[in-house]
Amino acid sequence: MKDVITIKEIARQLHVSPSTVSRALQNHPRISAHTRDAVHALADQLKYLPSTTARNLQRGRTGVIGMVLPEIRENFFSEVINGVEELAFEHQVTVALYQSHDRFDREKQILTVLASNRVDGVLLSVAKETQQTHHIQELLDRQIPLVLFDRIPPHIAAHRVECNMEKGAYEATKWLARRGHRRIALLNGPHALIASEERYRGYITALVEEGLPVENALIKRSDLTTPETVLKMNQLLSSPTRPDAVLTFNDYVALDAMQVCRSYGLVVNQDISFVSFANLPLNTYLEHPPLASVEQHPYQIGFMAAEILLNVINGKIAPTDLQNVILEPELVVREQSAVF
Amino acid sequence: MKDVITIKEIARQLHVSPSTVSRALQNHPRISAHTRDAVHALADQLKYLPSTTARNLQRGRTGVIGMVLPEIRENFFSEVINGVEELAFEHQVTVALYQSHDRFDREKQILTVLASNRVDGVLLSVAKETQQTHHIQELLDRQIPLVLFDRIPPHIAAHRVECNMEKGAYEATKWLARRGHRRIALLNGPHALIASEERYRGYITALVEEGLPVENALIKRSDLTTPETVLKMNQLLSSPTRPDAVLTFNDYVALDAMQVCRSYGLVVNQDISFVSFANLPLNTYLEHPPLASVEQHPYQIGFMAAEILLNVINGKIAPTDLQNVILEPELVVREQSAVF
DNA sequence: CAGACCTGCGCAAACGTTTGTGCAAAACCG
DNA sequence: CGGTTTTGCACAAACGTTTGCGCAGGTCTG
Repeated sequence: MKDVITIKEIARQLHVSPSTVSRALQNHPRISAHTRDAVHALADQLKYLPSTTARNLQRGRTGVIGMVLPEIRENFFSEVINGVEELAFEHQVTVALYQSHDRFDREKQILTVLASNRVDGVLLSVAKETQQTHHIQELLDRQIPLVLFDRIPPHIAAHRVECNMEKGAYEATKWLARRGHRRIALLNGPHALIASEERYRGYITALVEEGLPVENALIKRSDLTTPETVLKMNQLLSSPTRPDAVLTFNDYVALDAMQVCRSYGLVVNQDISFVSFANLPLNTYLEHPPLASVEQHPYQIGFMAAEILLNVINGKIAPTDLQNVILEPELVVREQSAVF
Repeated sequence: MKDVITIKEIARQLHVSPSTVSRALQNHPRISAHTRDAVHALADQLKYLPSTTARNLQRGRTGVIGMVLPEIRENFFSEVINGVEELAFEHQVTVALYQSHDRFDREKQILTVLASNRVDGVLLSVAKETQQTHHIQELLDRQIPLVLFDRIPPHIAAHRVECNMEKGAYEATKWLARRGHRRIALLNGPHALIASEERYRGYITALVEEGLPVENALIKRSDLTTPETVLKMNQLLSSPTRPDAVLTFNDYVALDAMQVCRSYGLVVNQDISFVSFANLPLNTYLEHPPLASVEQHPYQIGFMAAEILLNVINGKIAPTDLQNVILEPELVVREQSAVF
């Protein structure tokens, strides 16, 4: 029933050895034109396709790279995958997809599966929960090439691709200040995320440069859930010294915060301006999107991470020659209004 | 350098044969407790992980299923993947991800790669461009289990998982009519998509049932690009008999169309109501989201498609016993206003 | 015309597993 | 205690490739 045709079958029908067929298919010079053509003809006729599995087993490779990230449905990560898939397909490499759902145990389990699968390399963006990195070190101990991106844990000797969020926060804050805003709040993410610290530093630097005071009352942290964001935004608005602009950790936070503003009767981007870090593709559809967004180039991140990984796999980069790509974010200022 | 430890290595160190090690690891009854424990102990110590590649080669499987879809970044498809990945991970099966980018040639190429990779099965949602299905038939000829989902081409003898969009359109239209709308427009997708025809049928049926006239002037088709949508919406609004409600092909169309309404000074969902098919997770963040959305349960679609595929692979469903799951959509009516 | 070289192909090992078969030695049975 | 059963393991083949090596027969060279 299930008769996948193999090199052996072609060899049998042509009364030659499997090795001859293999070489003929690779146009090996030591195979006569006559045999070569016969093999190719029969292979075409039988619709022979080589088994990449067998080939890779022989080569000591799998032709698979593991892609581990928190949530596919987050647009940022979809775009990263997009970049990875593009390059991987070009290089005939399979992308095996895994989600940690931001859970540590799942992430750990995934890395074990990947090691067992003998993947040629791994692209990893760690879960929010991940504090300890023993499981990642174990992957490295197995000599599996690893590129970390976006959410990068400290103290791991792996290649990295990230976006300079400090600079993003700096430029966003500066832009707000230059537009005349004086009371710029920061609605940041949790301490545990390095990304929060980066934003914080950029924000502070910009304030200082612009000669604005740093007020702790204007700096809030949310765990990125809606209730927390609402709570913190309420605190900001109920203060006597209400902010006239807010820099938020990401678009979801911005949107939640904007809802709160509306409940105070404030007109977004008029009474209070918003600038955010881009996660969502459809800010263009909002009636009052953030005035500006820090674009993090997720596609580029994926593309470059894949590029480094493939180069390591192909021996073009020594595994010990650790790469650290830091992409520059871009402050995208929205049009005043969509034109139709 | 690269010394992945294998069964052979354990065998060598323990002075037993590889087959004994293999059986010991599987707790085969014919292996003595003493040997078994020794093998397990050494395997743990050396952090041995079995090579799934070798195991699968032996079994005539790959443990990989191919997932082919138009665009990962479309939220609908991300959610589908989400459902697939969940079940696949549970079953120790790798999900290999490929995007056609809605291009026929790419889709064709992907299917060839998948056949060459000897994947255990394929999940496919075809590209917009795909008119001819020869490449899909070829996959079936190779006895590779196939489950089609969402965008399903006709005349292919494969398993199917889809959402009953006719019913969705029917209920959406009915809901609008019951709310008192009398001039309900349909801003549909292109002819080529079966999904467009389904929506059309449901829309018509509902109109007839509600005793409303079918007016061709109220039925428009867009190729789903913004300019087309804007054009067609303009046509609807510039007509003397302007619609008081619009059923749109999807959320993107709805959002584009709403922008046009605003340029006419109309207040969305007050002067003109919108109901759409859900693609986007964040309608909750819009100030004027569609009043209702037809939820297509993408996660469920992915989950069920994967379930069927895995059952076919595991022989629990005969390949010829073609499954056709039709999920019921759900009309989700939004709260009047978000409460904070 | 003998030695060297080239041409064209087959043999067999290897990649890391699993598994059917074989074969001793030990344990059991009457 | 002889025969049967059980126990414990090794051997080897297989999955589908690739590739080093060997070996004929032919062709060239001096």
